[in-house]
Amino acid sequence: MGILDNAAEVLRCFGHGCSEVTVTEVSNRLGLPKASASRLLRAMRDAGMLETIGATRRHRPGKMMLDLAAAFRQSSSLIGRASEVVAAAVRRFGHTGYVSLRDGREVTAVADFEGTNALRVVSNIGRRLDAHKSSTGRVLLARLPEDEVTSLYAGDPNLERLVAELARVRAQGFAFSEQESTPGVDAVAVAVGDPATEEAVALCIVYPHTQADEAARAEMVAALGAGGK
Amino acid sequence: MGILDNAAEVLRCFGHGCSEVTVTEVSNRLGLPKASASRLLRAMRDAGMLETIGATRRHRPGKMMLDLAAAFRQSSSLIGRASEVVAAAVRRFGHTGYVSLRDGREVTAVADFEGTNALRVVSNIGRRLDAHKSSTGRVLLARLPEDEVTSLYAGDPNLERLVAELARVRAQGFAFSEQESTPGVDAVAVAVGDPATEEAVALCIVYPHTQADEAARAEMVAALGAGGK
DNA sequence: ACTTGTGTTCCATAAAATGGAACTTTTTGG
DNA sequence: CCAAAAAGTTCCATTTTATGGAACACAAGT
Repeated sequence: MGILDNAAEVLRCFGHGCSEVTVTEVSNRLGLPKASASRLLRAMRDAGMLETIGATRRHRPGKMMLDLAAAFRQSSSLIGRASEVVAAAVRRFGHTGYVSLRDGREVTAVADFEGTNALRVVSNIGRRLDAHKSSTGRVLLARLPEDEVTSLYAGDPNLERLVAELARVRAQGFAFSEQESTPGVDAVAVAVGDPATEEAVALCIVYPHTQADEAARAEMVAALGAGGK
Repeated sequence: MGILDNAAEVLRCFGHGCSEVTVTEVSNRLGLPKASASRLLRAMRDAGMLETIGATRRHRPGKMMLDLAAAFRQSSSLIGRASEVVAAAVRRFGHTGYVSLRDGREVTAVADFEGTNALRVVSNIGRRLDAHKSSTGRVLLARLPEDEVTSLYAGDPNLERLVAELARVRAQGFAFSEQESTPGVDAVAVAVGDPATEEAVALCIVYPHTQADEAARAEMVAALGAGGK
């Protein structure tokens, strides 16, 4: 081990909905002695990676992380171009939209654009979803060769069904979901990739289940696809 | 020194518009031997703090940082409430809006809401501005007691002018700027704080210089102020 | 093939992180 | 309001890790 790995582990604690940590929590989650956890958090605080919340003993990521997320977005021109396309689609349809990225078996939104309709889905940037259980995830998984999907989901009992579903997504060029992650919410997603950097992002529109028929969905897919397949 | 401090320094490289780094850059900027820089970047890569861009030798922040930024936003209910107010104002006026945070002498946007007007300011999240040179920065500085401002800007030749300006901001309850950071762009900003956590955020609306008279500005200030002073 | 700029590996030394225990502070509950 | 428990910090000898110089690889341009 090294302090850097432990620091990274601490930061990873923030990955799944947990937005603050304490010494004891770190001690438990990383299996470190209290002493080490205490020193670790202090070192990270001194370095600016963490900050305490008000006068409490709870820690959250430092403000620095806001810049890092911004740098990440800037480092990829793909994200920028995708954001423009989604923003235009959001203005046109009034529904909320996202640009998302896959990381292993999960997807995260990197940019969000809240819709203008009275009934709209509230944006939820940073929420991690299972890739196989969301339209953005499936449309990104569908870009992988089949054997990579197989090894990524090795041992999963539903692998066959997933592979078949991905084939369908690949054939039709988009993915959609009906009330899958959130009740009453449907979504359509399209993926674009940059062969040079092997990056790929998903463009996605989210809308109330009751507010779009098949024709409207096709229009949204077309609007998202306008950025170049 | 310790590896953690150096890692934090590397991450800080991303703070001011730079969105990728190389071994040599790190070696130069931190004054480290090439060997150390090389090992440092590799350790950070292994830990997930950095990732290489495509097949190149350039590094950017790891995807993890997107989660950290999200955790930061979630950890503060103040940011959430401010976002709602700004989002509502953006829908009403059609201009772009921000929620910003001060960090020392700089301000950064933590959330942005792109406007719907044909002529609108494009949002620019993560861009750092000098606090004393922006409406969001001044409205946040105005919340500090005068002696803190004095020590924060100790030695600055324009300190007196700044203190006077902040007094004006404090008296009128909002700050504005005309074509200050960006030509042709005006902004109004209001600050809210949580006395319990000592946090404060700025709510801001950005609009084309030619598109708002004094009355319209007052309306926007009122809309932003609706979140509670 | 040769130079130049860039990144990696190797090594002994110097500096750090580590975990147990003692100690301090804060929170909880009676 | 006080006592007990929980949470966090500091101390210290030991072990592990980081460090920087130099030699070694690798790429691109001359």
